[in-house]
Amino acid sequence: MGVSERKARQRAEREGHITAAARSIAASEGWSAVTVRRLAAEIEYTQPVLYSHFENREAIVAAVALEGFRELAIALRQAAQECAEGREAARKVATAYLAFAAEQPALYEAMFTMASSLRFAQGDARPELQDAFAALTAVVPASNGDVELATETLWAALHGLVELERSGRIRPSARNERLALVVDGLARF
Amino acid sequence: MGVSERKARQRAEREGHITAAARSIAASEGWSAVTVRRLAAEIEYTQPVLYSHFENREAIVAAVALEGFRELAIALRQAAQECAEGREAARKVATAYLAFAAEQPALYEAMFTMASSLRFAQGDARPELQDAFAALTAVVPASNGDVELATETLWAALHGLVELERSGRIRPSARNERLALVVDGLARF
DNA sequence: ACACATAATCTAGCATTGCTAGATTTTCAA
DNA sequence: TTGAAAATCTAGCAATGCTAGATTATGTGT
Repeated sequence: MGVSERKARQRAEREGHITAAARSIAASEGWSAVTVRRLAAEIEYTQPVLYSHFENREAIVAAVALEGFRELAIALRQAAQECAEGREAARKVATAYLAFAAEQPALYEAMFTMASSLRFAQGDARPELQDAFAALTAVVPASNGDVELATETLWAALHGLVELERSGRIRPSARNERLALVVDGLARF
Repeated sequence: MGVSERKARQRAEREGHITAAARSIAASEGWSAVTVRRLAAEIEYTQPVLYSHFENREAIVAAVALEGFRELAIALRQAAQECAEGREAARKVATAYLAFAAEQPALYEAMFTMASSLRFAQGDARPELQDAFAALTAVVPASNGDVELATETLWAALHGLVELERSGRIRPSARNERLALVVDGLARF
């Protein structure tokens, strides 16, 4: 009776195709081009099939966002490991954060602007989000009081830099200087 | 020949009704409830009339966003004047910034998340945006190097705090502590 | 007061979207 | 082979942004 296993595997595979297609279209043409019809055509099934995988369009975006959080956590951890020393590690991680957002703007948009159902201050926190948060915590020194507080603040500053630069409201040329200010000001040792 | 003046005045008045209706509906039901049909019904005209005022729906959002920037600038200036001393002034202004966003979330959303055509790093900067930026610059001390750089960074940090709190990703209860960290870290004297 | 050109407004509709009820086909076990 | 259940499709609804072309109102010149 390996039939149901095969079916489950095929279903999971198809679900992967859906999110991959969504991500790919969003990356090249923006999220407004990611329509349910377009996704259906991409995976060569009809629309109702998508709704057997996801409750609605936003759930597809949220699935992509979760992928993004997993990858962000990995990228931050990698950056942190490159260099053990405190402040330099913080700088590397912050740089990696900005690079992640800059290299995959549509993905970052899904994570922070579109997936409005993904919160994690409350109890219904998704592990992916907590994990990415933990990756940031790692470079915030415990020396200076509340670590969670410092992490939240650093995250907010980095996110603000990403958003204002993406919307063209701060000078892209000054990115590194701003980053230095943030790291020196908020990740002090 | 005061006829054309009267017509222009009535047109301007009607345009004000449109943005006011958009703002009001957005505040109470969210921007997704702000449809062109709904706005047309609200001002008791048909849809094409709206398109004689604004190029498209986004232009209506942008008009509301500009109102928001004007009001933000006023609110920040007011907060700065309450207290002349350096660091305390910065704290007041930062608090005012967060309060503005918290009290009018839909307006803030229009300003930063929706009005994608409103940028001001480039040359096509709208004066309203520059003015709000200037209100923030006022509390950043010129002592420590590049003032524009410091202002951009402070703005980004405040914006990040707003966004992450609005999306439920940082604890609302720790707002004041985070704000203190940002002010102490980025608006140093 | 009246005719007429122009400006203002409306009617009606298109194409697209997210989503779904119900028909139809496929699958697999008895 | 058959028949129930699972998987998939067809076809359509209601809502949206936007617009062409018909219609009405307005102000001017006679």
